[in-house]
Amino acid sequence: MKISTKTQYGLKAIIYLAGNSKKGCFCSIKQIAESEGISPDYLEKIISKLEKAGILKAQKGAKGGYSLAMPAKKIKLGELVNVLEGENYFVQCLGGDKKSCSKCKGCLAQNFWQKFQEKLDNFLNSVSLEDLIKNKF
Amino acid sequence: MKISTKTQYGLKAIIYLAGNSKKGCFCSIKQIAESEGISPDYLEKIISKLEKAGILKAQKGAKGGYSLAMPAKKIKLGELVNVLEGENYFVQCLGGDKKSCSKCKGCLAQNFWQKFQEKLDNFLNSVSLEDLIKNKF
DNA sequence: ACAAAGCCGACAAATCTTGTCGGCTTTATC
DNA sequence: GATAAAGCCGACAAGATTTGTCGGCTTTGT
Repeated sequence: MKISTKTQYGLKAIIYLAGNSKKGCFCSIKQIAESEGISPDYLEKIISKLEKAGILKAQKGAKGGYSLAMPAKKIKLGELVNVLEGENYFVQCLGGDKKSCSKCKGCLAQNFWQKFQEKLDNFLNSVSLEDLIKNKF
Repeated sequence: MKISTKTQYGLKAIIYLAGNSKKGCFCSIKQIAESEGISPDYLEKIISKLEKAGILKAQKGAKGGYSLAMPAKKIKLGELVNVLEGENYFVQCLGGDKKSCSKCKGCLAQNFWQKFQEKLDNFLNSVSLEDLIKNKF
């Protein structure tokens, strides 16, 4: 139960983009990776996911790179976490994915984790990238 | 970023104990493991941690086993998670454990994860084992 | 044409979680 | 006191996941 570096890197990347890709300007992977001290090859995979999810916008070819796909105000951190950690990132029934665990349906423990996940989601979806940058959370 | 099975097993175990070890009676690892479908050897390690942390009480020898070390009302779920996932279970600076990351001090991302952790802790520490059993959370 | 940069899939290394095992100690009971 | 049930403990192994690397392809501005 830790924040994966994937998600931490992803957050650092969008913070960087929020600050550096103004006015239709794009930042390259290399640039972000160097600034944040991340392996460029790995960062590419992370950023690629964010682009497919519609959070970032890509510009191919020379002078290309990435920028936010929308104003920082509209990017909720919950989205970022969902994309990088997976939809049901926190709670997962012990019975496995395919076979729904009959024992767990309505069991006390599972109910609790479910509630826990909700609390998490609520918080993450209440904070936008802009809020984060302005330290308003 | 998932609840580890370790923690899930731990929770199931203390729920079981809350229901089955009344009146100075102890439940053996074997008993709990069978009831919850957990590997006894693995469960032992988990429960042992909880005992060392003072959440459970052990009775050695024949007819021995475990019981809650205090009333369910006094056991906060935050404790359980802290013990099984580790103190700083959520936020961990990218710079590594030993060398404190100077880059990260006061960085936006880190501040945010810190706040996130606080929210988590607040919730987990607001729910007791008793609350959980009575579905009051 | 060229070079910069994104795109993509395969693979490799490292780490962490999960689980197993064997042997020891403690204690209730006969 | 012998026995068996049960906790205690450390080492190790298997499996899963995360993290990272690489090579080659495509796209596009100059």
